[in-house]
Amino acid sequence: MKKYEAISAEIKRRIMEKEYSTDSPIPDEISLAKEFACSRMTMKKALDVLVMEGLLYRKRGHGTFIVKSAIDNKLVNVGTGESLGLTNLLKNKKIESKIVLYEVMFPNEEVASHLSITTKTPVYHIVRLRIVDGEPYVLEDTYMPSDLISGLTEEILHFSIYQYIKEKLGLTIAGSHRKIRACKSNELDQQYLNCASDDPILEVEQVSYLNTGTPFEYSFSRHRYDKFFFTAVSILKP
Amino acid sequence: MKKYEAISAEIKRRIMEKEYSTDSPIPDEISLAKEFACSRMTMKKALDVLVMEGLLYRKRGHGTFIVKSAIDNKLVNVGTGESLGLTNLLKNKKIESKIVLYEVMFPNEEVASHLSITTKTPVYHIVRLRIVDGEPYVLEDTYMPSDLISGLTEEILHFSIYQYIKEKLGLTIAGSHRKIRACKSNELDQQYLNCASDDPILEVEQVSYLNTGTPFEYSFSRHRYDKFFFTAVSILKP
DNA sequence: CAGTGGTCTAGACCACTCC
DNA sequence: GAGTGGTCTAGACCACTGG
Repeated sequence: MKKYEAISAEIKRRIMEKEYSTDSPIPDEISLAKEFACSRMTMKKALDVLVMEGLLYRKRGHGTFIVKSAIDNKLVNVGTGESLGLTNLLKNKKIESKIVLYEVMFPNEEVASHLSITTKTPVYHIVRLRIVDGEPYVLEDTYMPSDLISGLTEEILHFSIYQYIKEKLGLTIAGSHRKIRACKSNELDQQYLNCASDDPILEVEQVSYLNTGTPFEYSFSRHRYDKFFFTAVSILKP
Repeated sequence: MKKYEAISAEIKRRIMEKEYSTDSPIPDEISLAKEFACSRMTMKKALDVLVMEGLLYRKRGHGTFIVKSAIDNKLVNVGTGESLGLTNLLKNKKIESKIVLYEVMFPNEEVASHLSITTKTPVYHIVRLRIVDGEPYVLEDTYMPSDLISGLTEEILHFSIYQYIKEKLGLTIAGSHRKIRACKSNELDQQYLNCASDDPILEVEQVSYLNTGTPFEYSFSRHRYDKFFFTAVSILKP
């Protein structure tokens, strides 16, 4: 365990257990560094983690304060650090996948540009219905370069593509860029998500990339509006 | 200008102007530190900024790489660092506000808990329709403790509450926690946003807090589905 | 092995706030 | 002036990668 992570976890525990008052600042960085026997830079890095999570806020010249709304609403640890993929997000649920479409094709201009490839590079085109605890949840429309994500089988599609990429292909997923919007449901949504024609859809458009910077996935996840919301933490610069 | 910000901006410029190849790593941290006449820690901090924006990715033992999908799709600088408030987001547009409701009331349990106050603390309850370039855009339902955000007038509501908080009250807005979801439109939405009964709504539920950690706003922003999408960058830890 | 990024140190000075 | 966080330094050692 890295030192700053251990310290960060301990401070977080103290905040959650209300061992620090929310009306006055927590101890200053130098005192905390002394207590945890580390340098001030390391202490700062430990606190940075909690600032990023929206749990702490610093006031220059004053001190470091607890964000009251965070502790009350337990909203921490969402946003930029979370894992990708339903399989990771819902570890305790039973997830099934129904394969609606599975083909290899040449991408159109739009798909190609998001994947940083040409329209001559073949891609997998996969449409999967993800079913959580027996209920239809999200319809995923995914494009992946077939030379990059090689060896896909229906068996993998029934489980987790991300896990295959990480564990079998040995690739490292670095992050993603997303757009979240509301839209009307189309016939495909209604058919597979079992929703009414006036039920809205929460759509997440996403480009995911590997730790080489290469995009490996361009996808549209269409969620039932009653099964999903997206959370985010914004930290403004002073 | 802080040194690391200046360096960060210069590196970003080089990436955008394609002065670095996307197929090989950018120069290593030590070389860059030498070039910019700074310590390696400062160089690292400058690169951290771009990693956070999803523009760069580091591979330990290999080097630092450009995220291809970021440069292609110009998706940078969205996510956790953006300013709050429509007035900031759409600086070049003409924004009008129609006040639908403006009252002082005692909050219910839910509102009170999100604002970390009791149900005995009076709050402003404001419903505003925001109109951008003549088109209805978003219906905002906002609660703010009236003792904290004092002296609100209809004139301010017609312009920007956030600007008033920052410039007139001298308070500093630190950040916010958000939930984004799709929902069906209700009669109020249809009336003010001029949308059809089967038009979906993109709702952003938000708790914003000051740099003291005190929540000052609990709000629901109901956006026309064809006028708004939310963007986010996820950076996963290795 | 050399080269990369990741962590950590022990200090320094600066910017800001309050008294 | 005293106390806070913000930046920056010049190193050190570690973890991981490739040849």
